[in-house]
Amino acid sequence: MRKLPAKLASQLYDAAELIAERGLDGTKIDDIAEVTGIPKATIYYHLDGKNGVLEFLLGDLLDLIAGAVGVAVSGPEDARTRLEAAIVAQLGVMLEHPFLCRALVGDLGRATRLPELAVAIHSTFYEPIERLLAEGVADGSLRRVADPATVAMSVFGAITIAGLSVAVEGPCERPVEEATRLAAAIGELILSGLATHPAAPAAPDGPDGPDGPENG
Amino acid sequence: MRKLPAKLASQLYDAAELIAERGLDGTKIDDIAEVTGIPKATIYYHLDGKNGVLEFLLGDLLDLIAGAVGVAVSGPEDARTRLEAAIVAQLGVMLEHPFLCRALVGDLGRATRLPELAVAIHSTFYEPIERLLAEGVADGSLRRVADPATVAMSVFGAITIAGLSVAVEGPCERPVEEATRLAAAIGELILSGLATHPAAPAAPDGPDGPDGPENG
DNA sequence: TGCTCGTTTGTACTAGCAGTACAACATACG
DNA sequence: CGTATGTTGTACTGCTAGTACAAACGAGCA
Repeated sequence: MRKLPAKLASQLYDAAELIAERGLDGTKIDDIAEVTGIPKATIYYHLDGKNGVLEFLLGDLLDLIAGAVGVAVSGPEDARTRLEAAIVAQLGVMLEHPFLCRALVGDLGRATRLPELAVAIHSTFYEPIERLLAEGVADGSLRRVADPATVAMSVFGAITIAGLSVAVEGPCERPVEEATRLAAAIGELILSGLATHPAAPAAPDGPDGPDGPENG
Repeated sequence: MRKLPAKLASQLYDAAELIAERGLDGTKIDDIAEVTGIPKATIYYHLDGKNGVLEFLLGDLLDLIAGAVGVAVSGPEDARTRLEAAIVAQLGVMLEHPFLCRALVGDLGRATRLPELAVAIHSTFYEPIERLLAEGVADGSLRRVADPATVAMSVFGAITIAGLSVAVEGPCERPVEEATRLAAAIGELILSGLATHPAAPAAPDGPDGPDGPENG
């Protein structure tokens, strides 16, 4: 996709709310033209139809999230602290762009069917978490888990669904504070878990014997 | 419209793969008619168009999940154990119906815009978890968290996204075993968390002080 | 047999929208 | 001025969801 002039880009954002509300199918190209003020012919001149509009909008959201998360992830702190920062970062961007988020959920199927976006979604959401998990094991701030890929996916899900569900409810006035609040709850869950007793990793109720793994 | 003859219902399932693959928009009514063997006129006689097909299919999936989770949740064990069982149950059904799951993700926006389905999604996925969390606090098997609603949403996200992402990858041969494997990883995450040190809820290493974070 | 009613189906049609074609117009830059 | 690049209105095509409707089917019944 070519480089869209900045002015058009900013106008296009006005379509996000429409798409969020009705879905891409429920949104006519003529409606998009009307709310954005960009004539239909101009839209088609720059973008590849309706899908192009969605691709542009979501690509931008993904860039934003990837940027914020990237900063959070690459700090000097230990992996656990950076994981917490990444959660705040992702939620912060999501809550600042509720309409884009809603559009993303609403047309997730289509998004994953747009090859570029599918890759972007993966590298934006999933990869940083997976990397952090590995680094946390290395620096000792996170536990080693049996199935890191599944855990990374679940962590991604925990963050994203929580953010999405808040975004879907509508825009909030103080996205940063709300994101911090959400992140605290999610961080608590992900880091400390829900069980009252310490997880019993070396308890003699399993067949693997009382020796247990070398859990620090 | 929910009273579809059994034969037609079973034929309709053949449309799930198509819809999963291409999305509902990418699927023509004539295609559905062809793969299911149900003539277009008959589809329209019973169902309310394309949305009706999706509604029927997803409603069924949701019923299945709700049933399995309901059984798991209402056992005699403590809440923590039932939570683990619920995870297995939900993932089990999801992995047994990968096409329906893919259709659900793909047309999530439309699904949430179909009123009956939106309610069903909420009561199928979210409510049982929220209830379990409260019961766990009551019976002492789960920790009390500061923000139960957000935590419930995140737990829901952790389970669902993991299941969905596996389902999206395609059908697997041993859904039950795969579900058990996934559930183990997710249960470990949700119950025990990722941190190496015990979570330090009252430890003075945080900037928020030891006053106690419950009052917001 | 012939009648009735709900269901099933083929076929032809309508309406609406995505996307295209293209010519006219604007703007920038030399 | 002239050329290039972008912008826009308008008219058009093609496709598909959904509708209309008549014909056919089949079970229950007298």
